[in-house]
Amino acid sequence: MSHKAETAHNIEKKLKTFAEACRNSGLKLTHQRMEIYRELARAPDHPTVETLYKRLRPAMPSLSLDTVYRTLTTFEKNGLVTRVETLDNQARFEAETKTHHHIFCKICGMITDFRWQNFDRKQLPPEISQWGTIEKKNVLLHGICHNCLAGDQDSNKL
Amino acid sequence: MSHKAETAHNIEKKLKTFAEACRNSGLKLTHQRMEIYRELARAPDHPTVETLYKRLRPAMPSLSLDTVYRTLTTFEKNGLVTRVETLDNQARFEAETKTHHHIFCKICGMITDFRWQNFDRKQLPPEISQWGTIEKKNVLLHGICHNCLAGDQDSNKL
DNA sequence: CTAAATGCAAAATTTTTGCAGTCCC
DNA sequence: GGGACTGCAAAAATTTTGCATTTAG
Repeated sequence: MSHKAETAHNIEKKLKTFAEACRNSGLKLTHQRMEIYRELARAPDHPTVETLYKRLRPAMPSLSLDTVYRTLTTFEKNGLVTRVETLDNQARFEAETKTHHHIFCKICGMITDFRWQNFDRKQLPPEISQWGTIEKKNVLLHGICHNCLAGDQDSNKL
Repeated sequence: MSHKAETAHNIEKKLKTFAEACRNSGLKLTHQRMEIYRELARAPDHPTVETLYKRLRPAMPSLSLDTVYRTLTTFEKNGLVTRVETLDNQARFEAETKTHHHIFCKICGMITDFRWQNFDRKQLPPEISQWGTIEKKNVLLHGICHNCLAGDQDSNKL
């Protein structure tokens, strides 16, 4: 259950991997890309483009919103970040690319990661093979997080 | 694996249930609502608001796009339709509300339903209880459908 | 140096809203 | 008849694009 912020150490490690992946893909390692990736890597939530932009702006006043859009799209195409399927139709991204699953709180809109290896190993129903080839299987849980159950009304969304 | 169109019989049955649910929820049974629901109920795909609108327009030239938006939102609030989490950020809806799962074709963008009762009965990992209460658990599969594997390039998206 | 990436401004898309008229119950 | 619903038009919000300039490799 990973909603604690990444350690600085972990982020630096991710940045290393990221830099290498950029080189391998022929992506130029610009200041903007590094910062956008770093910000996303350390974000414990699944920020929207707008949110990331707002977080980065203070340190990079000349950064433009469309660059964040373009950059994240590029990252996604190269498998560096994942676009999350949210239930409110704003695209959200995360740096994590290892297989994991999501819980969506229908009150505050928060999305939390979790692992479920017992599920990951599970065979799909046989009919699926008729559909085509499967590359990823993910679980999406919906519910109410304990904050909201406790009556917190202070969260961001809805 | 449900991608065949609904039988007329089934649709009429759904409409009955729908009409009753409207009465129970105090929703007025307008012509627009009936037609929007019927169109969605018989759609084998998971149409966008725009798509539904285009399908309905010929028979209802005075229908407006914002009514489709408002109506689907109302339906969703009352549990009559489900908003689907797609990987391209356009909200899509479906009339099916029984628990089921989705397969997303990353080439043509098609979303297919499937059932997996063996999964539905599966216990969640124990840590989840700390997160809060879970109301729904769904699987989202990603892959390439057999049409696209066969080399069809004629589909809509991407 | 050169192709790729960025910033800016403007456009395209998607979704929401205010209000006057219409229609279900 | 009265409140809920719809259509219209306009606004808000989100995402994309063209082009001149900057920058990484």
